[in-house]
Amino acid sequence: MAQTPAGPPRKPAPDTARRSEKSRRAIYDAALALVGEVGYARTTIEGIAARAGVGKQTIYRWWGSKGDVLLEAFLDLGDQAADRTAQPGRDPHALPDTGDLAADLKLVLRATVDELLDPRFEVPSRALAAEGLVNEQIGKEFVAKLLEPSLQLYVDRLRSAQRAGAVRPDVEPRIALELFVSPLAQRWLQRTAPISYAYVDTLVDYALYGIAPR
Amino acid sequence: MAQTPAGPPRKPAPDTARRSEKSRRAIYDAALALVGEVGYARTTIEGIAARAGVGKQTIYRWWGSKGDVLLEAFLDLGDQAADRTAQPGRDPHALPDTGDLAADLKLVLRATVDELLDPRFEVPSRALAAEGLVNEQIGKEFVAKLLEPSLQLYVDRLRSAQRAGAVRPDVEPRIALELFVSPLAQRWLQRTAPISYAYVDTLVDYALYGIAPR
Amino acid sequence: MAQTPAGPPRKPAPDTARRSEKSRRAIYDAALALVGEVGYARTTIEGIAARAGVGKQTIYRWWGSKGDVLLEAFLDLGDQAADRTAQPGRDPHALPDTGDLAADLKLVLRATVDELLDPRFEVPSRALAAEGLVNEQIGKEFVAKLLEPSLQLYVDRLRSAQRAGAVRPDVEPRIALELFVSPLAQRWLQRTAPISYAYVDTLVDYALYGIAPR
Amino acid sequence: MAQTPAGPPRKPAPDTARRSEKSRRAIYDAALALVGEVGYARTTIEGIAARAGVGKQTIYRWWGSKGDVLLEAFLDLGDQAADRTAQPGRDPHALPDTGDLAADLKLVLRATVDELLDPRFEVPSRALAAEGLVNEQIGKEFVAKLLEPSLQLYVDRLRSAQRAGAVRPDVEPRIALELFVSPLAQRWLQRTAPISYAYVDTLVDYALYGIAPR
DNA sequence: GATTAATCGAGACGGTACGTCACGTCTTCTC
DNA sequence: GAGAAGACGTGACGTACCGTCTCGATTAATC
Repeated sequence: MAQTPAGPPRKPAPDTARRSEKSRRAIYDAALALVGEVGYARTTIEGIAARAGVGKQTIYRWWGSKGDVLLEAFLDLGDQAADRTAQPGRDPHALPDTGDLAADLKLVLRATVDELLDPRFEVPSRALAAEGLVNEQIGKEFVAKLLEPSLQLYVDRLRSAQRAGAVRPDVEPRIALELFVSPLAQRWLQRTAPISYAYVDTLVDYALYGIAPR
Repeated sequence: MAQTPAGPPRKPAPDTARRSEKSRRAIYDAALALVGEVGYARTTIEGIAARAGVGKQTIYRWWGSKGDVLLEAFLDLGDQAADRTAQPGRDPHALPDTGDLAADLKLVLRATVDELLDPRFEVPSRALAAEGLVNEQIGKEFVAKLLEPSLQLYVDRLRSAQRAGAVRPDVEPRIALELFVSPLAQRWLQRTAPISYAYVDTLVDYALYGIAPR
Repeated sequence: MAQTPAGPPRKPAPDTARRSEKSRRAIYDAALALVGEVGYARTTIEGIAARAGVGKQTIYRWWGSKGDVLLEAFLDLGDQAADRTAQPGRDPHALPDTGDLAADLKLVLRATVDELLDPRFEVPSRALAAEGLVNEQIGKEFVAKLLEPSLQLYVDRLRSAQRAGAVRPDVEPRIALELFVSPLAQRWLQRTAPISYAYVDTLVDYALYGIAPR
Repeated sequence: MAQTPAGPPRKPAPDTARRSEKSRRAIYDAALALVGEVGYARTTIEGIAARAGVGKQTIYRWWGSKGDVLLEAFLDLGDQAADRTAQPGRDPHALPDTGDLAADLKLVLRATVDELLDPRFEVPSRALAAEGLVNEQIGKEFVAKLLEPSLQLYVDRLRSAQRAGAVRPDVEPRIALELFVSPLAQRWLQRTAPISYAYVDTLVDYALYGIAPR
């Protein structure tokens, strides 16, 4: 029979069955609202608890840190949005595949630009990204649950393009996608320069055809 | 005649001429040491002051926040390193220009990989980058004083390559450089994947020649 | 119906029922000990908290100032002493009434001299008295809770003497008592001159019979 | 020849001859003004220096503490007042001696009541008295320079009364005076009860003729 | 009148304590 | 037994003053 590995002495896990769904929702809402209003650094566990009308212990019972709460709250936000836009019989996330790789990429990246500039997403995701830089555990989860799944969609699209002969077969899709995704990410995260439709279009063009003369 | 805008009631700026150089050095050293030892989040102003043998007020007199201190400490660290490696009659920072663009870029990026993996640089620069994401003022200064100057070197090298015909003349160097710099930066910062010599070599190849068949 | 006046925006009063009795005792003990050891001025809230093994906030939650803490600690000390010396069926504080007013007063005042010279009482009560001079709120409470109750005992004894014909009926006891109490208090407080049994005996004699020839 | 006793290693006394009279006056004025405005406790050396337009060191050079400054400022204030009211050929301080002891005492004590209720004197003298309770050195000087000289005048007047047969010859004047002076002082200092002309009149009557039936 | 040395205004410095905020734990009472 | 409430010990915050020290710039006594 499977045995939980001993590990460090751990709290007896609280009984998930008795967990208050209402409190969890209230905590998510309060956390996101506060991060939006005062920023991540000035958001406190006490503040979330007070705003959610919840005891502090209820937060500490189920989450390990402010970052955990916000990460889950953000994931939950994404899930809700996905549920709303879901269309039956179709992967809600998959990239379009019209056969024109450049056009498809530009379309998706332009949508990404819109999303990155939407203030409702900007503050919490920037905050989470920052926390992830410094807190390895949060970072791992952030990348695994939010970033990599999105990048995997590009990998899929690029593989499809390889099958269609639009990308050289020896190209590593996981690396190739970074040519246009990472610059956009860096400009947005680090505010090194503004982002725009024209910018992502240029990125796609450069990435597909290189910058050296043909 | 130019008029200083009134702004909010501000403290009279302290007299820079009477500033204690010894204290400043001790604060830089203490700040960098603490960030290296316990991380940015657990580094406190009180800790820096105690370690530096300095009153807290001396820190608050000259810097506005923990991030400010660390940013200046880090800039100072870079300046010192530059002074040490400086060679007369030669810009200490300029990229090599042997005529072979791919080789030059790979050389520099491999050196960057080494630096990014050096723990003495990793913790403080990651911490600063994180702070910059969330604190716009720190972010602006971080980009302006640390990031952009480095990127400018790539711009210069790419322009030289354009003159030599190794890069298409219609390519924007400021964007093109992101094709290989941003992916490396993101992998390192967000730990999305490991970095290596082979990886940066691949990035340069993809960026120069594109991923579409020629 | 009585209405609490609005007043300035006040903290919601903490819940007295959940107050830690252990902390309160520890704070009293620490405060009195520190005042005795280093004096009132060098006694700090931080010092009291540290000595009591208590958070500063626990002090600020229940008291408004160093003076408040010490006043209550001193009152508590008095209460404890009273409880210890209490005899059933007898007011523990009442002055003796043997019929000989002069003798009774001298007896009590000699005991007061002993107490005033006892270093355990001297430092904190002198400190409180000083604080009361300058801080009206502390002063009011000091007088109301410590001084007046003691003086009232003299009033009672003098009234009894008036009934017995040992004091003129038109004499105001509340003023008359000051003839021997205030001089002693001033000598002790302001160190204008030493105090002794002989001194208080003289005061009683002068006060009872006047200084003019009979 | 007199030799300065070695004592603890002392600062070389600053040269009094070169002392700036203007600064001294400004410091006195600032100290008294601040004590009047914000009270003794909230009066700071830095505040006095700033208000006086003087360097902090100038205060520390000539005085040892806030209490010292205020004591001297107050003494100086008294000296100035005395100079103004001085009449040639007459001790400006001596008590009146009309032959009627009771009347003379009442007259002087009524004037004292007026002074004690004058807010210009009340705040600083109360502050000094409080400081003197707790700081023995200040207390000693306060008593020696301010209190005792005044009390001595009563001693003189009582001795004169003894010679005139208005006071019993075996009465100690230094004690007797406390019968009416100390009660007034205590009521004022400790705010135990209001003071008035009627009150001091009563004190004098009680003190002269006692409270026992004649 | 020039020289020189101490005092002066100013304020940076290493410190201590302030009073506040939030942490994460614990306890009590309610549903 | 989970949850709301909140007191607790802890520790950092940013501020106010402490008393010392170091700067030129007066300024008063000496040359």
